[in-house]
Amino acid sequence: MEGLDKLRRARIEKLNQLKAAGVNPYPYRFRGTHTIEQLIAAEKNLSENEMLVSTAGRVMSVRGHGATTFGHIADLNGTIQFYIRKDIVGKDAYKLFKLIEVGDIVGVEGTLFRTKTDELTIRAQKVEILTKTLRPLPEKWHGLTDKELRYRQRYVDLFMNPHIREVFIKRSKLIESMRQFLIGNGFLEVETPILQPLYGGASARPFVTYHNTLDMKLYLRIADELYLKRLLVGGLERVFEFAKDFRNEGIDRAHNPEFTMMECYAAYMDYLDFMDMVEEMMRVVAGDLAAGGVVTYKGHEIDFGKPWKRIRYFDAIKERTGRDFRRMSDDEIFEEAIELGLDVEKDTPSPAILDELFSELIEPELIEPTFVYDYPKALSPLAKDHRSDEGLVERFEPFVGGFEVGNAFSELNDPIEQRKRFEQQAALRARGDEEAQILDEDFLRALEYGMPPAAGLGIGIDRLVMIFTDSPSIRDVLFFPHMRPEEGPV
RNA sequence: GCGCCGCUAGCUCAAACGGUAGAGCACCUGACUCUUAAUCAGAUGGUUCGGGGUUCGAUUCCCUGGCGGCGCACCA
Repeated sequence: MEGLDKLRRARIEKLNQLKAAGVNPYPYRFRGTHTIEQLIAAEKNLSENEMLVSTAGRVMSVRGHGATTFGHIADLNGTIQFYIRKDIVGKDAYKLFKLIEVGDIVGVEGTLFRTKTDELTIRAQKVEILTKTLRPLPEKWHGLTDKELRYRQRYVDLFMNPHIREVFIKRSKLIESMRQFLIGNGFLEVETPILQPLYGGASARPFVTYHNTLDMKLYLRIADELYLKRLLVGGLERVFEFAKDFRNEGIDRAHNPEFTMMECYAAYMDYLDFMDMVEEMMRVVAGDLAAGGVVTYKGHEIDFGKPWKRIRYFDAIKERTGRDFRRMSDDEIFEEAIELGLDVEKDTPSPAILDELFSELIEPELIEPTFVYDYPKALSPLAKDHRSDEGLVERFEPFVGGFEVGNAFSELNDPIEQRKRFEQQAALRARGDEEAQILDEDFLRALEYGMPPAAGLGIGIDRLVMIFTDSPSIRDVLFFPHMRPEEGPV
């Protein structure tokens, strides 16, 4: 840390020199006439020396030549060169300017001109320090590439690697686009509890916390499903929420302990209506984010303008394996799974075997937008029985780019059946399944007051952003992915 | 949680078989009034992730811990 300290001391020394000269290194505001992007666009209307312009940004490079200095400043959307001459700004100002260095945030005022290499440049008449920085920037040529540092110090990553900012801007736009679509379709944006006395709506292990005054355990939500459905009971016929959910599970390229899920529910609709809606929503969102609604992910062109492929769960398995698992006994399912090379135990319940088989063999191949529908009942305790096919539920999952990006069903609204499903989950839990869902008496009470027939949908926002930004890891689409604490001084 | 790989200056990276730890950029000093990875001359900068072991000697080999990446497992 000796080396870093030395670099910081040198910067603090310059800071003190600025102060000694009566300059506030952290002034309150700056009003530029243009952003850098606007300067570039406005250039054709400005002739040399004609108009005084000013703009602010971070100093990304400095090239001094005695009595002149060139450098670049960057703001959110652009980079522009500045040029400072001692004979223009004066001897004292030039000396003060020499205390400004790479990384500092400055305001530059001057006139636009083109250098002899034809680069648009601000010939500075005034340079004002707006923020003195105390740490050196990463090396200008390679920048910050170490993944650990990029994730831990995202603030540095963001200004050193402008293309990273694009990922997050796209993320924001995706959410905006989806929100507008939903609002345009009569959905009401709502907020429901993150701290829940009982967790539900998904099969996952929760984070547990504690309320001091109430002296009670609380859980961070794993889903907002059960609360949104309570709102349907309350007559809010179409609701949605962009929800941070929390699941106490492993971390990998596709999983972060906290993640964003958009859930929406619509009364009087069923899962088939929602398939159409998801198709339309993704067509609109993709149109807003990508030229022609076509996205390239891992080298695959994914066209959201085309109708999605639709295939029933057991048909998808049959298509891939040539075997009809629908008609097999539990023993046969186990034996076939072993034959297909799956790592399953003799006592693994057959729905879990199918689930495993599906995610191993089928899911990775679902690159083109695909709806898989009509799932086995055992995996879906909150979905309504299939209207005509015993043992199945009216559920579909959208797949894109080889992974599941959502989950939807015709919502189970029969309170007696729902209680039975919860009781089956309780039995699983008693046998040691920590992810089995918890019986929620208040939710059942709500259903007993009557929830209209409804469809519900959850969309994994992070994964969609990965697809739209061609990002290999969920960490690349989260500003601050979860990390173990670093040790020692930073 | 398990396996494999990595961790060297602020950043990006080197270091033959185990033999005084280096470069570029940044920083510091000096020169330089159209440069742009500015250039030129010089100087500074290290707990080689931590701890232990083997050895005359460890960045290097062994053990152990930390952090990260990738894969597996679990999930969305």
